Amino acid sequence: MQTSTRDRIVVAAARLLQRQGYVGTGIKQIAREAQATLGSVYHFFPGGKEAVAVAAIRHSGEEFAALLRQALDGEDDPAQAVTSCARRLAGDLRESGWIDGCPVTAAALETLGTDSEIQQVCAEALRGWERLVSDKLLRCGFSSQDARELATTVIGALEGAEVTAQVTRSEEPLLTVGRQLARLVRSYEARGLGLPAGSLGPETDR
Amino acid sequence: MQTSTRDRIVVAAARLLQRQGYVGTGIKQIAREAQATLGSVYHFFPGGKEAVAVAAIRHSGEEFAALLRQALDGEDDPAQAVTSCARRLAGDLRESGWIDGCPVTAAALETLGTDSEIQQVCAEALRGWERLVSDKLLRCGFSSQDARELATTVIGALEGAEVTAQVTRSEEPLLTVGRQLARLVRSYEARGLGLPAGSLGPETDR
DNA sequence: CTCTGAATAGAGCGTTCGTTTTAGCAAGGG
DNA sequence: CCCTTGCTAAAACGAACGCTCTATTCAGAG
Repeated sequence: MQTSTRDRIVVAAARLLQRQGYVGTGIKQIAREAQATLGSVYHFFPGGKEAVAVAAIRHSGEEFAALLRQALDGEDDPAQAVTSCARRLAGDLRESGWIDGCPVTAAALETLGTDSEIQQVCAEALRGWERLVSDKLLRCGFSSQDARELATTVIGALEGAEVTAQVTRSEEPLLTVGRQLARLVRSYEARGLGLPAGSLGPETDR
Repeated sequence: MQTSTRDRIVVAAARLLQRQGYVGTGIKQIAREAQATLGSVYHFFPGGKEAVAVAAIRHSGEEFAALLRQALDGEDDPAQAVTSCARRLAGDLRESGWIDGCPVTAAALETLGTDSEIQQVCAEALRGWERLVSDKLLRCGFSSQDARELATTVIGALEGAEVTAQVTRSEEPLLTVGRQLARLVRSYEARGLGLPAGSLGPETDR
């Protein structure tokens, strides 16, 4: 066996949660999809469905963080880095047939009223992503507060645009928001303080 | 009887869908909450659960549109109008104990894979809200394309910030995004063309 | 009055839910 | 050899699911 049963369960659960949400995904379905049996699932996750979901969301969160980090590091200019994130998200979303959206949103919204551990894991994932954006901006010379506020905005806007893109089955919302976010970032650079040399760049829009 | 049974069903379904999503809300629960019986529900909605959800989401969409319209019309400056929306959303969200979020997001995400009519209604609601913002910007002298792109961004960002605020149980994401969106809108006004007299206003930040 | 159709009320259908329980299997140390 | 340990397999539990069905109530038209 190439991958461990536990890992297969986590990966399958992550994909199913991303597509169908928490209540919409059954334990038996997860087991079937992971080519495992119900006994195995409860063996590795005595905490039941919620424990599986927590592990799966944590996994998805780290996976998305890696994607984000890659897109951010691929561009020197922070504004272009943000549009690059949006383009990447749009492309992946289209490829999946508009169904593989944000891996935490659906599960988070469903478990808000409860005192589940799930929302806590979702909050950690969100904060982690904001941290990635914030660090990138700090490295580009943004002030601590500007970086934090922009990071909240970037992650929030991408999150919302992703939902809009899924519902309308179009890349346009994500691409548009990516452009506008870049403009917002540049509005800080214009009056920026202590920016590294050359960071204002050639102002190419693509 | 003050309100009709049908209306009670729609209102109860709308609130439950907003809080628990589509799969998480049962027909019997809707009937109980609406002080109706299962027979009444199927009498008014022969289409079953999905038909109830469609009517409920449509209702929620119009309700939210009214809130949006009110917040937008309350301010002359479009930038301040946007922050006003964010503040209003943040306040309402806090008052509800962080559970009454966007009325369409949860239901939309859960039914994406299916060919349900629900996602279509959600798309209509989103487009309607964007239209409200876009019209406001047009009235303030923005170009057609700028208004459209900004409207997509504003609605998307508010959507995402609302989710973030719910998950982290804090008004801060919504308020921050509201501020940044205002800045983005002003970045157009600064180089704006053909703005109505006085629309640049006194530049107060609150 | 009778008749009709809208509206209400709820039992019960088959299915699936999350979970528990019991049994079976292969590997390894005594 | 036995016996523990880690893991798999499957049957079964009570509860809840969406939905169908029949029975009942009630208002207004003829």
